[in-house]
Amino acid sequence: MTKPSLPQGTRDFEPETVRKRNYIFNSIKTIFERYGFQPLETPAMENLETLMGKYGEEGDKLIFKILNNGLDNPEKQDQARKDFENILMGKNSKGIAGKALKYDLTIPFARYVATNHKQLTFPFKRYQVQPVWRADRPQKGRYREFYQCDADVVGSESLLNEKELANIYHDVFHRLGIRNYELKINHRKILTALAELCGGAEKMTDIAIAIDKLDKIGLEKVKEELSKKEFTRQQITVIENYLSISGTNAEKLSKIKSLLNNAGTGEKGIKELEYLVADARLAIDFTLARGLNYYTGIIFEAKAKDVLIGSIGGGGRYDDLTGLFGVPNIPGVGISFGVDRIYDVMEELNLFPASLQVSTQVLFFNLGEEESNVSFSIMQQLRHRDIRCELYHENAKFDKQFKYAERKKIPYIIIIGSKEIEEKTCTIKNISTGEQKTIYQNELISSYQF
RNA sequence: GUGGCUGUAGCUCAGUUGGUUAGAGCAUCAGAUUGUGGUUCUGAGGGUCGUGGGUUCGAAACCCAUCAGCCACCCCA
Repeated sequence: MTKPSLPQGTRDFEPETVRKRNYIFNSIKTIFERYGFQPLETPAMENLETLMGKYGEEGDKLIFKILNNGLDNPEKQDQARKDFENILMGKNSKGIAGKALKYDLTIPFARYVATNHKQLTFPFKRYQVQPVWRADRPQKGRYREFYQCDADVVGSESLLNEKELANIYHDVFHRLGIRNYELKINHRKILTALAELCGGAEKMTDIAIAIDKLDKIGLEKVKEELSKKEFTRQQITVIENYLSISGTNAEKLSKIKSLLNNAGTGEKGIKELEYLVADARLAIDFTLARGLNYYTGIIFEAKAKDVLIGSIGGGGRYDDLTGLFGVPNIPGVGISFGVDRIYDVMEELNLFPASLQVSTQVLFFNLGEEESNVSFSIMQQLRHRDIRCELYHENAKFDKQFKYAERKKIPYIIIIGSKEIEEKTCTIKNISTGEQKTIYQNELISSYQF
């Protein structure tokens, strides 16, 4: 019998970790609700064609496909063989796998909006906190199953939405105690305008991918990459000038204006940035690009500053997301929090409150059958007062019972032995200070505060 | 999908050019100690050396395959 193992890139979460993760989830959800977002959940799986082609060529490869049932049916063997041939040729075949695990929350949301848009009240603001799956090779901070926390507003072009989403970032990080972070902002239209200056709008993806790596590989390597993509020396110089723009938000804006020569495409982007950076906590970063190619307007990225970790959140505006599903003209903007990375940041900076790990507040010692019967009925009354209690499961040595309390970080123990039963009292001990006192059982039951 | 490193007790790790019965610390359990824990002392249990095959008189060590983890690339959260 070999030991069972977990599928690659998946994890079990021990109780302590679940509490910490829930603390993050609940904080984020609370803020989302505060801004009027409503919860939505979609199934773990979608029809394969709903997902295929939405994440680019690379993305398609990373979609987890689900094998159809009944492929071994002898009557359908010929068809199954043909379908499988298709797969070997690199084509999709619904006959073998018609469903897939969801890859992110945005496309299923778009599918939901496209199918329900007639019933929805716009602007529709929803948040969604669910696991997603990617058939990627696991690595530091990258898993095959992980949670995304998204909030999107669809059916509104107002920049007020961007302003609100930026404030959601601030509120969430504030609530979690993450003080030293940077909320970076850029605009896809500015990148488009840059691409137009350098060989055409269709070059935008190449430029975006290359400059996104700037802080990772440095300017020289970015230039190398660009020349591999057949940008001319002149074009690379323009991009270099673009990347070297520095200073305050206002300085950056004035420099970008002269660089882009007031070209029409970038103008809207600059205006929108100007509107948003009235909030000085936002930092314009023209090197911010973000991979997902459905973004068309403002893009965001949040980074923790005193921890060596990538982004802890990102998002942006997209025109016409549901157009992919035959419902045009529903624009939207959304943001996402990277829970696993936020977890790592908080762990490293020691930001989780210690109180998270107090589950049971009181442990009743077990001193024998008669004693434990008394303890049990008192314990039930405390439980009904919403105090979390346990009675040790058997009559064991004090040593053992103490150690159980310590390990479970239970702050108080209560001893009720024959002496206490006779006197109708109980002994309460604070495990960390060692203080103890004896009070009447009545008082404990009716009003004692731990 | 491509490349590199690693895998020994519950955990962290030793283990000599391949050589008797594979070790330590922490943890666990028992006792000193069944009405007061954290300290100390004594003792015990715990291993198919990731898995499968191969080389060898002999493999934890060498070779191949496989699985898993870590790291980098591609891409991304």
